[in-house]
Amino acid sequence: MIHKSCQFQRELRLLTAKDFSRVFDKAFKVHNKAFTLLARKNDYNHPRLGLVIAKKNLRFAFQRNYVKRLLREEFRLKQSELNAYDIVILTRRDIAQLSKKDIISFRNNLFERFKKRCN
RNA sequence: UGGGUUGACUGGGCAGUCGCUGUUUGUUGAUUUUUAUCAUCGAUUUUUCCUGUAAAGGUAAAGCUGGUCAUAGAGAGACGCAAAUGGAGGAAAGUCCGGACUUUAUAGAGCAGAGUGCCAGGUAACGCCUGGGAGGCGAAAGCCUACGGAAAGUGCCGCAGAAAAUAAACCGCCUGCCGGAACGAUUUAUCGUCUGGUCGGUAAGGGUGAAAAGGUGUCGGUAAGAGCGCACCGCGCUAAUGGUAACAUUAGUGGCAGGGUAAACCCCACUCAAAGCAAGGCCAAAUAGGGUUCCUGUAAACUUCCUCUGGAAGUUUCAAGGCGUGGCUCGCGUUGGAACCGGGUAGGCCGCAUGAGCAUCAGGGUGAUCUGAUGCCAAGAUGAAUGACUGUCCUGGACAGAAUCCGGCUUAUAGGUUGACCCACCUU
Repeated sequence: MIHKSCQFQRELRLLTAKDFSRVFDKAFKVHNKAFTLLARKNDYNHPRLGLVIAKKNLRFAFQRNYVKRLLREEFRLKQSELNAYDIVILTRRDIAQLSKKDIISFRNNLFERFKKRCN
C-alpha cells in the first residue's frame, strides 16, 4: 500500500485536451519566478498532473526533459499529501536563465505554497 | 623525448531503494464468441379441434427459426498482479542533399524551371565516398580548390592614364628638311657638337593602372628601334609515345590567337513528375444531416368503378393525431413512426521497428566497396517513457534527447584509449 502511493500511472496524468481546458477555464493560481501552477478540484479521489513546457521558454529538448522529470518526480513522491486536484504547471520565461539548483528550489517552493493554499 | 599531421574507438563505472515504458511467460477472469443439452417466450409453416356466412380469432401437436436463463465443453480477453528481459546519440541536432515507402499524376516527345560541372570507379541514389590528374599552400607528413566555355552573343569594370583595343603617341629616342648662333676643326663654307621648329620613323626607356598585345638576353640587327632574326622559357596548333580517361612527356610547327568577370545573363553536356507519415489505409459512439423500403392516420384534390344525397379502390399532397409543458381544458413549443444502407466527426487500430541491418571469419580489389559462410535481433513513446535519490570509486563527467526508416554532408563537443606518418634532438 505504501509503495503504491509513489507510483505515477496513467490515471494520475491529464491526458486529453478536454482535461486541460477544463483546468484553464476555472482555476486558482500559484506563481513564482520559474513556474505557474493552475489547479482545480476534480471528481476523483486522487490528484492529476499535466505539464505545459513551452518550447518558447526552453529552447532545447534536453532542458525541457529535465524540467519535466523534476516536476513529475516531485509530484510522484508528494502525491499522498495533495488533495484531489487537477494540476497544470506551466514554465515561465525566466526559467531559461536559472541554474539547476535554483530550479529545484523554486519547484519545492511551488509545491509548499500549493499545499498551504489547499489547506 | 619533444613538436606536428592524419585516421579509428569511447562518451563516467559499481551497488542499493523508488519510478516510467515495450516485449514474452504465468496467473486472476470483468466481458465476450461459439457448440451441445434442458427449460421458457415469440414469429412463421403444416395439421387437429372449437367459434364464425366469410375474412379471421382461439386451442393443441409437429417442423423450422430467433431471443432469454441454467449447466457443460472449446476459444478470445481489458484493467490488474507476478517474474524474466529490452529501453536515446555520435552527433538523436541543422533540415542542406540523396533514396525507400505512400497518395496523386503519367502513351511518347518538347518548352519552361531547378540542379550538377577535371577524369575514372563505388553505390539503391547523391551535391557523398575512393583512386587519379591539374592548380595553390607548407620544410615535410599533409592540407585546400563550384576545377566546363570569355575564339557565339549581351552587360559591367570607379579613379588614373596620351591610349583600355581594326590601337594610339604625353614625355622620350632617331633620320631627313628649314633655321639659330655659342664652341671646335680647318679646305672659309663645309663638317662635327649644341640648340629651335617641322614632315616622318619608333614602341626599347619614363609615367598611369589590376591589366598597355608574351618574357629573358653582355645575342644579331638598325638612323633609332621593333619577333625584324636567333637561343631559352611561355602560349596555340599538329603528330608520336604512355595512360580506360583527365592528363603527361617528346618532336615538329606558328612569331603568337589573347584584359577581367560566367557563386552576371548566357552557351554546352548531363540529371530531375508533385506532395509528404498531420503520407496513407482500416474500424467507428453520440448528435445532426442524406438515401431506400415498409407502416399508421385522417383531411383535401384528382382518376376509375358500383347497387349513385351514398360507397369502394388507386395516385398525389399532407399530419388530424402524437410528444413536451406534473394531471384536465385552452394556449404555446416541437414533430409523422419503424427498419435498413452509405458517407463521416470524436475516439481507436494499422502504417511502426527484419533492415540497402549488425558481428565474426574467408575471398576479390591500391581503395571506396563487393561476394560468400556462420551467428545475432538491438528503443518504439503518443499530454509523449528511457529517470530520481543514497552510498562509493576515478582522471570529477562536454555537446546534447528518437517521433516513418535508411545513406551522406554540415555544425556542437570535457575527458580518455589507440594505429600510421613527418620533422628536430638524444642514445646505441
